[in-house]
Amino acid sequence: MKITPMTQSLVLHFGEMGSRWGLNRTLGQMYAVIVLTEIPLNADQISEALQISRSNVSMGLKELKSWNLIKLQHIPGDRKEYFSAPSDIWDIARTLVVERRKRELDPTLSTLRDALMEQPSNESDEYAQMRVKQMHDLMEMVTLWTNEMQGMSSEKLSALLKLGEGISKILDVKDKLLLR
Amino acid sequence: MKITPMTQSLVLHFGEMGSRWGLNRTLGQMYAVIVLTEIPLNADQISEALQISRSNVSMGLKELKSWNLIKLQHIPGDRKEYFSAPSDIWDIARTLVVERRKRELDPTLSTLRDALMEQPSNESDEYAQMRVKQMHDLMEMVTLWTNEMQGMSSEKLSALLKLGEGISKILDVKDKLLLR
DNA sequence: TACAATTTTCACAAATTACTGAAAATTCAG
DNA sequence: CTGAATTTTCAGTAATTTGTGAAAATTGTA
Repeated sequence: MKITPMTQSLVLHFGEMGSRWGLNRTLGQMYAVIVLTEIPLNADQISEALQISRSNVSMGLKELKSWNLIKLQHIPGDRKEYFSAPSDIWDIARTLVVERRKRELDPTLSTLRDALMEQPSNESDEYAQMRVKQMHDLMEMVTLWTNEMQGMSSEKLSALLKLGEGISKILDVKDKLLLR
Repeated sequence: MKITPMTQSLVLHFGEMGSRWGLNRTLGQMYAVIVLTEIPLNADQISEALQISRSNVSMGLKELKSWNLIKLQHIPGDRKEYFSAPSDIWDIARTLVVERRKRELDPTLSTLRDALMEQPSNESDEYAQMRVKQMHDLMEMVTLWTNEMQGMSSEKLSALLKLGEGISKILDVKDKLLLR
């Protein structure tokens, strides 16, 4: 499969960005080509489009599967496996946020909890524990939010994000509001 | 400077996590020790606490400065530079979000804009452009939010995050609300 | 200004991570 | 059940990233 110059440059960019996203260059490129292509792709097509080895594609797909970012499909009369990205971009965003939280926050939250269980041995431990408590509480709130997000429809999510500047205003009157 | 076992284990954990955060192991460890220690630290103390070379500390501090995560201070009668983290954890969180956006979203936003300016050469480009438009719009909304966040006081930010599950409820009645 | 203290830079070395081809494992049509 | 098609695994290598010590640059005080 050959890709157009436009896709090509987007793929390269997402490759660069991939590394800033806990993924890596190849994973970024692979996902870009999958997202930007309307029809589902098989591993050979991805391998050809990005000029990387078939085995590298296999490993990349495995990783993308573990992120829940791709959907596997079969095409009648073809034994190959075909992959595509969710058609709803909000779906992708939601998944990305939830999966990143799993990888970036959850393990830390658990370590912070452990540290809070310990008996501080001196004042410097006491200070550390105080900071740990603050981090813990903050991260727990973020976790609540991402959970909330997980159950939200794309429409609702979009509406929430569109609030943008409005969010401050809403906060100011939220108490009135929540009294129902 | 020696560190207690509790700090030690937290430092190690943040080291592990550092790599999942666009930072790296050493940067994560360095920031952990700075955040968890009440008094400002100088480079030699960090070097000793983490058992890494003085030059590595220097490079790490440079990076932490570029993230706006540390404050430089001078102690009277001492020529060394001392560093500490903001005392307000919300400050740190806000900075982290804003800086990550700069690194993870802004460059992509600009590439997406470029792609949207181009003339699609065929239907597959048209499809790609449609997806690019969706991504662009979404990322722009996220940018709006982080900008909003930047200007929010810690109290307000905390109140917003505490909403947690309430956010859905609020959305449902927001129209009523915004009429004032 | 001179110079000792301190920080930064940088070329190289060490460590880690990513990629490949070949071989093994799996899948499924006949 | 067989075997060709397809996918996955994995050991070795390549590429990238990170860490070090020595030297250069900067800073501030006497």
